[in-house]
This record gives sequence, structure tokens and C-alpha cells, in this order.
Amino acid sequence: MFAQKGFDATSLSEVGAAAGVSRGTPGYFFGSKSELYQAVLERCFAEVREAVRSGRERALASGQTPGAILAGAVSDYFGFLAARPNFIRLIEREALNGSPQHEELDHLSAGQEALAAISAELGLDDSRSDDAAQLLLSIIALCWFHLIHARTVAPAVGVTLEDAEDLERRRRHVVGLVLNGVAGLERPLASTLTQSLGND
Amino acid sequence: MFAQKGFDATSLSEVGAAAGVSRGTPGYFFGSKSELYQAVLERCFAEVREAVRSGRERALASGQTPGAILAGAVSDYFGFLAARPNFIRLIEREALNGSPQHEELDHLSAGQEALAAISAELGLDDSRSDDAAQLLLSIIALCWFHLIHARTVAPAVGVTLEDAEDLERRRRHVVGLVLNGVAGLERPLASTLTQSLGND
DNA sequence: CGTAACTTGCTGAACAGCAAGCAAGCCACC
DNA sequence: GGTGGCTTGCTTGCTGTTCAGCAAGTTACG
Repeated sequence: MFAQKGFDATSLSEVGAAAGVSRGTPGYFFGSKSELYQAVLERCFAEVREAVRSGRERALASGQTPGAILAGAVSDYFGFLAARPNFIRLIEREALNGSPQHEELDHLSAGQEALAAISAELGLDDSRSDDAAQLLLSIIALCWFHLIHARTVAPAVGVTLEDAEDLERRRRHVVGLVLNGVAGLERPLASTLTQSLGND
Repeated sequence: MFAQKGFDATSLSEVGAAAGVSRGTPGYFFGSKSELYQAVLERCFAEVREAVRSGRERALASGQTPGAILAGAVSDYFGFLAARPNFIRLIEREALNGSPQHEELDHLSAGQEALAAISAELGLDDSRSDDAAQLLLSIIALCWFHLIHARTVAPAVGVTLEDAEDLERRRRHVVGLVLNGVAGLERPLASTLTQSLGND
């Protein structure tokens, strides 16, 4: 309920009703509303942390090419986020309400390490380590954005995200874009294009 | 205030105080709180619509190569969104609170047309028109996501977005990624990579 | 075994606080 | 005088929190 309606719009009586108990019971167990919210956040993060841990070893297991590994990882992450709408919504709300940065998000550093390894394998030296971080942020953005804006921005630009097929189409596009992205890291763009940035 | 704190967390007395009037005045002028919110939304959208209109003709003006035009457009859109945090936050909140889709967002169809034109110039036939829509959604995601998560996801993956220089670095990365994306549309990925999607 | 003391899970009423909305009223200005 | 812009008091409803209390269960003890 916090994920779907937000903190303010969720009353403890509603929570109690949804749990089949009375108004006072949530307060009885959790002390206050914000403590309940904190507990929800923690439980949700713990679940994600666990899922990341269990999926991590499988990621870099088979001796595929770096590109294929990356494609699989991005594809997996795409599905991972799609399967956890509440997690995404909670973090989104936290971000909007300006929470003082969550250390709980450092499960993402796992992805950072993985991508750094892939970058190394792709032959990028350390001077390009920022590129890897930027790319990782882009991967997350691409796997994340359409989940929030499936009914706002996506239909406005002509992308429907209603059934599994639509989602699959989106997944393929994202993976392809990322793969082209690392290809571009190996072989930087024609400078004639990148120079056209300065126009405003 | 609606953009920064959300609808529920913003009281009409705060609005009045911020406007230098008393607590009843917002209600006097706008009827109710939700009508005020609607007016805010409309005004914000109108401003964006106007900015899009004025920037649109400039976009396809000079006879540059399609790639350079696209690079400039993406770069411009990146700055465009970065300059309108309230607009982004409002839409983000709308998306989170499940508003029944805003027809106001169809100013994005302008981008759709523009991208379709570029796609045509790049030699993509109509059977790939979905690719253009997908790419446009990705462009928006890439220009948008870091603005919301500058203090949550971005630092967690090692991307700082504190000063203009950080933002410029991000802009370059996004433009490069998109340019590689259209390059990938022209010349589809090696099928060996795209076939590695099915693993779960 | 039986009973008393005590804990636990939960209730529902009371409380104070704040919200939006309404209506009457104030007041400068035409 | 009256009219429009704005304020202020009031009402109503909902909120989170507290608290006395209750029923069931558990333990301590004779």
C-alpha cells in the first residue's frame, strides 16, 4: 500500500483493515506509522538483496563471450525489475521525496563490479572506468523507466506496454541498445558527431 | 510545492503563505485544492508545450546529416529536461499515483514525428517504425532517469551528478549511446548476441 | 490437578491536531 | 453605497497516537 498509494495517502486504519485487524494494531506492533514504513522498506530491500545474491553467481558462470554475458545480464535485470513493481515504486517515491540517500541501494554496486569486469574483458583501460559507471546507470534507466511510465510517457511516444509481448519487444530493444553501447565504448563514435554537442 | 512535496503533503495554508496571502485565498481563487493542482499541471504543461514548439523548428533547420541532427536533438532534449525539474517531478508523481494517462503528454508525439523523419532519412522502412518509437522512449528514459535518481541510484553505481560538469559528462554519454543505437538500427546486431536473450 | 499471577495479542474508545471547505465579514476603492 | 478582493472563524471529517481493558494462553506454585 505504501508502494502503490504513497506514505501520506495510506492510513493505519486501511492497513489494519487490509490485514484483518483493527485500527490500533499496526501501531501496537510497529510503534508508529513511520516505523512501520521503515520496516516495509527494510523487508522489501532484504528481499531484493537476497534475490541479487542468489542471481549473481549464475551471471558470470558460463564461459560465454563478454558481449553475450552482458546481454544476458541486462536481459535478466530487465526481468528482475519488471517482476518487482513495488520495489521500484518505493524507491521512486523515496527519490521524489528527497530521502537522504539510501545505503540500501549499494546492492547496485554488485552490478558495478560485474560491469567493471566486463569492461576489463572488453579491453577498456581504467581511464574509461567512468564510462562503465555511466553505462550501468543507462542500463538501469532503460530497464526501469518504462515500468514507471507505462501509462504516461510510453503510450505518448507510441510504445504500448500492456502484455508480455510488448514487454518482450521492449526488452529486446534495450538489450540491443546496450550492446551497441559497449560496441561504441570499444570503438568511439565518429568525432564529427560527438562534436555537434555544443549547439543549444 | 506540488512537484517537490506532493499533493497530500502540500497544504493550502502553506501555499497561501508562500504566495504572501492568507490560507483561504488559494481556495477562493481556485475553488478547491484539486482544482488548484489541475491548474498547476496545466500551466506547467503549457509552458513545456510552448518551449517544445519554439525549439522544434530550430531542430530540423540546418541541413546537417541525420546523425548530427539526432545528436543535437538528443543533446537539446537532455538540457531541456534538466532545466525543468518541476515538470519532471510532476509527471513522475502522476505516473506513480496512477493517473488515467495524460493527453497532455502528446507533445512528445512531436519527438515521435521528428524521430520518424530521421529514421526515414536513415533508410529505415516502415516495418521498423516500432524501432523508432522504442528508441524515442529510450532517449527519454536516458535524459530523464538521472534527474530523478541523482541522489539514489546514480551515486550507488558510481555516477556523481552534483555540478554542471558531471551533468555534461552524462550528456555526452547519453548522446553517444543513442547515436550507437541508431547505428545499430541501420546495421542490426550480430545475431549471435541477440539470440542470447532467451536465458533466464 | 487447580488456581493465581502474569504475559501476549488485540481491541475500541478517547484525544489532540490538522486538513479542506464554507460562509460571514472586513475594507479599500470606485 | 456597493462591489470585488481577501481574510478570518467555524464546521466537519479524518488522522496518528495513547491507553485502559479484555480474552486467551502460559507459567508458578501449592
